[in-house]
Amino acid sequence: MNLNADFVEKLRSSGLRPTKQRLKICDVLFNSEKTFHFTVNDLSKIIIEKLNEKISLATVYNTVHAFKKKGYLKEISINSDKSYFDTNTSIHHHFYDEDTNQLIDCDKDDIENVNIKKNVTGKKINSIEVLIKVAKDNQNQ
Amino acid sequence: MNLNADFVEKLRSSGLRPTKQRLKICDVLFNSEKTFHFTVNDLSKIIIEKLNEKISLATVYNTVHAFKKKGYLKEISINSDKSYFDTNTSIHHHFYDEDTNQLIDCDKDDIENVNIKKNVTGKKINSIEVLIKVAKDNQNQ
DNA sequence: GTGTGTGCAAAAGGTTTGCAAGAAA
DNA sequence: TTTCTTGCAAACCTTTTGCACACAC
Repeated sequence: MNLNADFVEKLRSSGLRPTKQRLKICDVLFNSEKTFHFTVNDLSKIIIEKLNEKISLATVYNTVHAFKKKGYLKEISINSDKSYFDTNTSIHHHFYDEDTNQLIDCDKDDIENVNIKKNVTGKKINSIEVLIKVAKDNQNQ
Repeated sequence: MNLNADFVEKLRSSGLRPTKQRLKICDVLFNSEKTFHFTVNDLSKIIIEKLNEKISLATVYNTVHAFKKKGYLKEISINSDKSYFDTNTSIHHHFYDEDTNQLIDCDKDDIENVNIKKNVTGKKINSIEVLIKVAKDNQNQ
């Protein structure tokens, strides 16, 4: 459980002013015992439920993008109209349940290391993401 | 180079009526010597350029989705607001150049087989997608 | 003829932007 | 007091929908 002062420090150290809104978003995102996945809209609703208070959507977008840039959040690629974010920023992969639209973390042991043998010339690999889409057996894609 | 008659057959065999619009879209998608990536909007523009004729966006969306359902196209997951499609429907993976927003096919030899050891219980794996994001070395993500 | 497909415009949903007011440094 | 941040509404872009008309069978 992090204290407010920890978040103030965290934000300040990355050049972000510790505003009321950002601290509240930190509380929701980083004071959970488990990591989790969310869309910006989800996050906005969680804030309303948990803190009984609304933060403007634009501000939530700003903050989420700022946190992503600072490496506090990861964005996950899914065939979809919306962006998912992950509070687990370690290297890991995902199952995506197409029946329920649920995103599930892969354990380290679920998947072998992905081995890239040849990269695009002159470029650095920023990330390697594996997405495994699953569905009920009787489903036509 | 496929003939129009081939496409008529292809469509008919999968239960799609060979309409004028669908045949034109087949021509653009499947008469290229190389496979390629596109968004629906790209495709619409290519049709205008190549055939000097506009097909309604709604029809292009319908057709692309129908072709995807029949397995003639693959959809690719990228962190983005838009959907990319691929005329290469074989199992393969992608590099995504974050500098240019370009999507590049991995060769079979660029990447080792991804080995999933444990799946979500009761579900079937529909697809495994690997996306490798690359950028210039001096770029901050 | 019957059912399917097309095209248009409008609607929807997620995300971004401009700008004035407010808070942090 | 200067700079960054917030919040609102409007704008934007991609995608979907409803419906009348046209086409394939």
